Amino acid sequence: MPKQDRGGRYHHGNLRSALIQGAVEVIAERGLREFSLAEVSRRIGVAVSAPYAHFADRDELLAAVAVRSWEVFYAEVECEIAQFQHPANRLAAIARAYVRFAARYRPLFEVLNDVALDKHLHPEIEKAERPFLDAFQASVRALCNGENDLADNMAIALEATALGHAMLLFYSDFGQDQEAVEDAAERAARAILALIQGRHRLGSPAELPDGHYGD
Amino acid sequence: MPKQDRGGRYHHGNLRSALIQGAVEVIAERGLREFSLAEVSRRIGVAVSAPYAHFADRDELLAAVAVRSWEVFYAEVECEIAQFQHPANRLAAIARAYVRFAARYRPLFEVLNDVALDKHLHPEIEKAERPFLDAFQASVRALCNGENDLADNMAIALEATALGHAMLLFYSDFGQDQEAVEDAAERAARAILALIQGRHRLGSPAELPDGHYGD
DNA sequence: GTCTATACCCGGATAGAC
DNA sequence: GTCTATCCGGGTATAGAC
Repeated sequence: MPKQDRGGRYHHGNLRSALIQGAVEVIAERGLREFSLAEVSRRIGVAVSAPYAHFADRDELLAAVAVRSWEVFYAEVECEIAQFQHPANRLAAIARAYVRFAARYRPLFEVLNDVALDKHLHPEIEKAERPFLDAFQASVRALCNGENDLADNMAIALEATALGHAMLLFYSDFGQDQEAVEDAAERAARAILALIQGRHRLGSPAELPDGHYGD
Repeated sequence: MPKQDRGGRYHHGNLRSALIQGAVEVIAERGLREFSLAEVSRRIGVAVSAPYAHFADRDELLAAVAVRSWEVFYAEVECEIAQFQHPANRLAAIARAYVRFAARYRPLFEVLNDVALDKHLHPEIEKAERPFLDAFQASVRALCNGENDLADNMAIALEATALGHAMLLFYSDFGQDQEAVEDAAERAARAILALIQGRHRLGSPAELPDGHYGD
């Protein structure tokens, strides 16, 4: 008996999804950069060559993970923004969902933001990304009635705010601390509203009159 | 003549700094995660075993790079904030310096934010970090006369804003585009001022009255 | 202080058997 | 569809010569 289970060969029948799921786990534990096909294969219990029957190479598996990531993310966002009408509240809700998603599905989040994965070589990813982009831009535009420059500036500032809060959460070692995640999500949401409130500053040169401390 | 230059053995005499410099270059080209001692050695033209005469392992070389990174960063920050008195302008200047530094010295920036590098094992890093932390917190406190909760919330939101703008710059492929860097730095500075202006929102629950679009 | 040589591990990828 | 076997390249780290 060379192998314990079943004493011999084992055909998954659905190795493809097992690979995607396994990839998510490996990335969760070792990070995107240290992810390897070999490790996934080992964990699932198949030969290191088995994945090549389903994916041309490492990147193609990652692209499949990326598509799933966008789907999961958008599902969360959709659920959060449905609770609000006001575009500012919707944008705050998106930021909240963004930070929560980053924390709860960190591996998926990493894949989502992976630059190395060339989207032009994997059009499926761009397609999976679109629903979120549309929802986000709709809210930004609604807030900027027709002022296109402002909308562009705001979109970037808002994105940076959510991304920054997610990264900060990563840089602190929060472990499994659910509370820390919710705190960060709430802080991100409030920062979004603060930014929206002061948004007219986004279009004018940075400096305030210097040399005094009043506002 | 087994080797071309000098026909034989070559003693750097200052391999230590050559290694640090080489590490910076390798990280610049391949990223922090793909950085390896072997590649640095090859590039400098020494044996792969040579670094071990100066650093116990890979992490110890990285720690030395981290110390240099904080020094370079703080020098830039110091120069930028000297131009302003108003704490808001100083904080905007810090954000500007932060984004510029991230873009111009990306490898150093990556090392600065590396979580894997345990600071408790490398106290030199914490020490090199302190001057920046002091300058930053002094400006935040000056802006929040005595309101400590507000100061804490603001510090996090400001940090997230600068970090987010730097990461966004990385995620777009800006190449060597000097203009894109300056744009991002200016956007970050303006976002800081917008955030400061709307800062009282940072302390209260996120939602605005929903269902209408006015402010 | 730096070299050569070596041992060892890990990853990507392919050929050919079953 | 999955296996075994194999090749190749890259990394860390050490021992011992010079």
